[in-house]
Amino acid sequence: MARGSETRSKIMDVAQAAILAKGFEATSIEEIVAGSEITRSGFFYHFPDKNALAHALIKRHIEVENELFGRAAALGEGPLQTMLIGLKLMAELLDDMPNGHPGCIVATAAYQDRLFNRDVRDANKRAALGWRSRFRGMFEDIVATHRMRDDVDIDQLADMVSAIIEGGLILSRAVDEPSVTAQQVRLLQSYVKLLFAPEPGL
Amino acid sequence: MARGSETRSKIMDVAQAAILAKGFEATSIEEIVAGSEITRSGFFYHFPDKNALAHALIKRHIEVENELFGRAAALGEGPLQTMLIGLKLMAELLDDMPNGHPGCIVATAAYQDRLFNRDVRDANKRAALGWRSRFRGMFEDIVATHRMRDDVDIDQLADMVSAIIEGGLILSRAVDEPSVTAQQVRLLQSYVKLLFAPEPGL
DNA sequence: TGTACATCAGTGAACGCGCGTTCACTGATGTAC
DNA sequence: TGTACATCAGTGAACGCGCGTTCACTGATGTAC
Repeated sequence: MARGSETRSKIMDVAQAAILAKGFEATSIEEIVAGSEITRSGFFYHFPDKNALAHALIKRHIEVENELFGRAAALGEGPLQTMLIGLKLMAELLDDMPNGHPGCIVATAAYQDRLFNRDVRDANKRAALGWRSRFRGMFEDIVATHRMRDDVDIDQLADMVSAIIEGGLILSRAVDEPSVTAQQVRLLQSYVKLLFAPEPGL
Repeated sequence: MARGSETRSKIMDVAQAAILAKGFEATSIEEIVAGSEITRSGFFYHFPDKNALAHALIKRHIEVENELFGRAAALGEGPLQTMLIGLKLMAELLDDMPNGHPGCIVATAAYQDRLFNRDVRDANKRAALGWRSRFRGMFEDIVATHRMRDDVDIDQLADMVSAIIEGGLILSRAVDEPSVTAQQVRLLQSYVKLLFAPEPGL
């Protein structure tokens, strides 16, 4: 890794930690550069403006999450088990790094709409739609081989994964209990089990 | 209503709409006073600072939601039905005013932590804990009279109501589909049904 | 192998602007006697 | 019933400060000949 890209990824690491802890707007460039051992202008050498940083963080995060669900697919036998394992892995990840999960960036972006330019909002939207289609694919495979106990829409079910994670993160911050997010993901796991598992207690 | 408190609640209405649309930080006092037909200083006559406005909005919102669940309790016969009706009412409310639901204020507060002072964060936390205890009470009544198909924690189940609403709101903004939040609430309804209903398709 | 030039990865100081907040002042309404 | 005073509900101008952004400049590394 060349000298420049080391600095760049250090900026991103520092910025991500700060943004997850207190939001995008509340994280100043001054603070980011202090943590990165660089000057303000050094920051602007790597990113044309603050929005470009947000954009880069979203892109990087998508890659990380893709990799996680790739691993889940390798572990599970059959679509239902893969889904349940994926949720379990996600819950464990959230237990390990309670507010470090990069998904929050989506939430931040969604809630501070006007602070971001069109580019960032579009990247955010594409990310959310990407997760929808990934999970829809997984649920379609499940539906093909399992009876569904209640008649619900597959797209909406796919969205529930993102919704429960984002909502869990918010609630966990509001009540200041880091474990909340992982607990919510496990409840979603329980729902999926009840919806599709052939016998109680698979 | 005296002359002063009319102005005050108009400020709150205008501010709430703007905050729900674009977040707290992104909503300037200038903008609020323009919509309220008042001057900047008029705002500071009614609220000592911007945080006091947030605090007032949270308090008002709690009263509104209390009233909604009061109505649900009156309509349902038995705890399970009351819960399902409550969720149905909530979904309908969210369909009517997709991003108008005041719950977002909690989310905003949770995600912009450092922008608020301790008072506001505490009010936010008390609100979230209040919902937890309300829904826990309802779920306890259900558990007392129904068999639970999967062994889940009642507190966590209670939290799921808030989590799914907040997460739904965020996702709905991210993908720009207002209907998402209500859909997610209906999925939660489906989960509660599967967990507790004696026969499929109650 | 040495030299000239270009690019990379920054530095440091200054600017400008929005935005929350303050403060001295004011017209209208309410109250005491 | 009229007058004096207090409170309510604001106005208008100014301040200060943080923060994103710009811009001219610079030392180190890489490349061509």
